[in-house]
Amino acid sequence: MAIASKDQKLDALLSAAARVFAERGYHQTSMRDLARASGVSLAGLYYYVESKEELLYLIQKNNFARVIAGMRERLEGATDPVDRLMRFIDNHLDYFAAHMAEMKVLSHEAGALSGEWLQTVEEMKRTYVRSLMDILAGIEEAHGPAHANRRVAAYSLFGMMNWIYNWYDPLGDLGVELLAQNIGRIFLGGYVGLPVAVASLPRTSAG
Amino acid sequence: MAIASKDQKLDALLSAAARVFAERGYHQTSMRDLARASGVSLAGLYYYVESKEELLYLIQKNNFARVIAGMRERLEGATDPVDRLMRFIDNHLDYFAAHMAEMKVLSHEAGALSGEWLQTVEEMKRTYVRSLMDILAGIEEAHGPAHANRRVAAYSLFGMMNWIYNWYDPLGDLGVELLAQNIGRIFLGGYVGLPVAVASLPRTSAG
DNA sequence: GTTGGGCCTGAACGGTCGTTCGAAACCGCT
DNA sequence: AGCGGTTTCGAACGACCGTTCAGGCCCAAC
Repeated sequence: MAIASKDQKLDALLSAAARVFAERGYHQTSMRDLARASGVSLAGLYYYVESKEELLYLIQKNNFARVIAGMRERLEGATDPVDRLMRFIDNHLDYFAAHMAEMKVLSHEAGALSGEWLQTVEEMKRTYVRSLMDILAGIEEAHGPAHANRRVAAYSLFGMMNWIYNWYDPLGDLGVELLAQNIGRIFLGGYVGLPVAVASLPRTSAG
Repeated sequence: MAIASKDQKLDALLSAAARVFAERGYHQTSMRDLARASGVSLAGLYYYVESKEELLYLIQKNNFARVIAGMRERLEGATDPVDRLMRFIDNHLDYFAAHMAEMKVLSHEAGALSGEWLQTVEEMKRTYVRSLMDILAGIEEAHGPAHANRRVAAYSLFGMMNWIYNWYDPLGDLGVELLAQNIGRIFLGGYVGLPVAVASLPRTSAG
């Protein structure tokens, strides 16, 4: 009666772990907490994972990979630089809002990894930052010199987007679409002085 | 030979603790680490402080109080709303850049406090956020409807500013003045579509 | 019905944690 | 020299940590 495969159980474990990590923080969470939250015995956790740190690593790696994959998908075929930026923001915030716990763990526990695991995640981070910087370069090329340093702009945008785990409630009055619209407007208006019409905020019609 | 008073020694302890907390994180730091970093014995720490959590509390409270005091000072007499906002940003980033360790601890370890101590710090946070929201309201009054939700705008600005502990090096090529200018431009340009001239960025001539 | 591997567990290990406590060291004062 | 308060310390306490290990359960394969 192998209703759930090992991979599926690992996914459930990662999901439960992300929830607890997001609530209590990585270091504050004990393996006993995770055992309780996932319904497995303490020792049982080690059948799926070799250490507490690997749990954190898998959460960060898997979710970051999905963010990057989503970005590539949404950017495919889009050529207008401003459109590309809005899609980038859209993808980031959509995923963030749909996986608040995981993304809080990714944003907030960045310094808790070490060794090769840390390097892997940091390499993904570099890739992702470079993608945004390239988009910004495209915008400058199309709309003239920016009003702010490109690096500052990129990290400011990440700051706006990643900070939301401190205040945003995905189930509250403010929908993700509106949030992305607002952040997109603030950024684009300030970076190159472009007023962003609602029309230039593409929404995927399905999915 | 009481060259340093108890208060001065406590300040030095808080400073050392902030440095280690910023480096390793609050929960990852042991009292033995702090003893080593401050040159006091493990037991000696408890002469100055009643618990590890009080250390974190004092770091957060003291520095937040200084940020708020600096804000009030810089806002005094300034009536133009845009000018007030730039002063707010200026003060925040100046203090942040000059006290990176403490501010990283304040931004990153917000959830590590509990009880009355947590409530005190959160009350300061509410006060501070309200100050920014009031400034934003003033800007809207003077320059017409904003391009983004006020609450989103406020937290976006905090996101831009507080995120810097993840990437900004106060000793690097980019000075704080330029950083504040850039962030101010991005935010103001996007929030109300105002291009911010360099002239509207006041610098305190001394201090 | 026995075997064997995938899945899971209770119990324990060595280590580190925050905190405490009694006493020592040091101080200005008489 | 001797007192009283402040400051500092070594050593220990109980709790909890991440991890391990020997073994038990379950079920498909023979």
